[in-house]
Amino acid sequence: MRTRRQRFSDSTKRALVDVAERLFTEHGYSATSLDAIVAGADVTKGALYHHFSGKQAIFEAAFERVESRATSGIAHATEGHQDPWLKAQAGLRAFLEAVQEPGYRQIVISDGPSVLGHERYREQEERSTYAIVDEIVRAVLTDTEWDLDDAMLDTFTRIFFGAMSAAGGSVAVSEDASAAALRVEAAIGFILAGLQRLLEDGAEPPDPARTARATSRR
Amino acid sequence: MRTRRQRFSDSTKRALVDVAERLFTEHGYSATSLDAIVAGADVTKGALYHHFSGKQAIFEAAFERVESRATSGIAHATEGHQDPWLKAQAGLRAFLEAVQEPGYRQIVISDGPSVLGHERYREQEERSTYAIVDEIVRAVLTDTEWDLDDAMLDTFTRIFFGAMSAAGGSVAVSEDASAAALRVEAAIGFILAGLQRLLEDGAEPPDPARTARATSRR
DNA sequence: TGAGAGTACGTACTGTCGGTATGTACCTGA
DNA sequence: TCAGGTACATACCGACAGTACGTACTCTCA
Repeated sequence: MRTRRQRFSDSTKRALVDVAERLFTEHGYSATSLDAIVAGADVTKGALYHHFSGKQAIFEAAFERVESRATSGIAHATEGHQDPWLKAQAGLRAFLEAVQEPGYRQIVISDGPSVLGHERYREQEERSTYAIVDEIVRAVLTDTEWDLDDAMLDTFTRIFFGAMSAAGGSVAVSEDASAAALRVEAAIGFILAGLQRLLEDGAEPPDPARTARATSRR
Repeated sequence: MRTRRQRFSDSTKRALVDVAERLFTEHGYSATSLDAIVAGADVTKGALYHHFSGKQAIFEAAFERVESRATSGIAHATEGHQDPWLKAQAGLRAFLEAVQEPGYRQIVISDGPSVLGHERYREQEERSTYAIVDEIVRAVLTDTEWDLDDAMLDTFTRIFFGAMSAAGGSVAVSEDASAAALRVEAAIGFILAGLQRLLEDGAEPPDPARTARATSRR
């Protein structure tokens, strides 16, 4: 069991991340000073540097919190679906919801890549929202006779993840968010329908080697 | 005609943007100091602040240069194609090339959104690479009987642009870039083939209203 | 043609902010 | 009960974006 002292320490740390998340969301990373964070949490820089190694570290803590909220929201929406295509639809809808949250937009999408650096950013995403998209994409594509390899599945996940992120961004800035979300659902649903049609028709699976040959033949 | 004095002034400005682009590319926005830029260009801060309103402004100048290089590269690759589907393929290939350039990755993709802010970032993109993608997507989709409205076409452009950006990013970080690029081409080509198939089969066009009804019926 | 105005910088300084060094009260376990 | 560690607070430093002001040079126009 946690001692009294640890509980106080935990609450200090939580207060710091609370304030940090709020200020990073409202003003962005660079426009948020550590002085403002510690003032908001009613502590001093000593406390902050006791719990975190620096500004980037407390940003990452806020980042993880925002991400995990988004992830659990999407995961909750997709669970219980048997049919992978329905699961994909539910996941897409939840993703579009999550990506509209101000904290997600500012901290994860806008500041995330530049503050954490590409590498760390990707690590973080790969075990949260990206992982869910990956799971859904694999569920949809391995349920076929195409027998795609891992690299090809990864490529599809990247493409869909990027498409959904961009779509989510456009939804977030549009005047009528719900109408925009419906358009996105319709468009992606349409793309999925095309894939389904190819599947039903017994089309050849996507093959990089063939693309290469087609190219070199020019 | 430009006077001797203006020519000197222009060369100073160009030197500043040259150095800024290089340093921003190598070390990122925040790790690049104005002192380093002016030292590299062999001038002082007075000169920099004479030509630019501040750090963000000189970043934007570098940003525009990198973007316009990428844009002209893609535009050059797509011109001359009659068939919109072939044009799309050529554009995709050029896009995957452009997005691998270090300057584009660091300045446009990584630092761009957070430094310029979402709004300005989108303005910038909308009149460069995004515009080309938009043109291609419209060429492909308006060449059909689906008769999609503007908002729907925009949605498709956003989705494809996001997909291609993400795909480009994954190509850039992969160990075997050319193999990864081929996979991306195969995957997106496959998605396009699905759309083509739907078109040939005379499928119903994507319709947000129908998506809404399908949702509310649950 | 020369004097005033504006341009294209250079120099010196300031405020802010991330980070550090050091001190201190308190708790915990032996 | 006391030594050591924890959880902070305080005071300070260096880096850096931005500013104020000075200056040399150039172009224009009377």
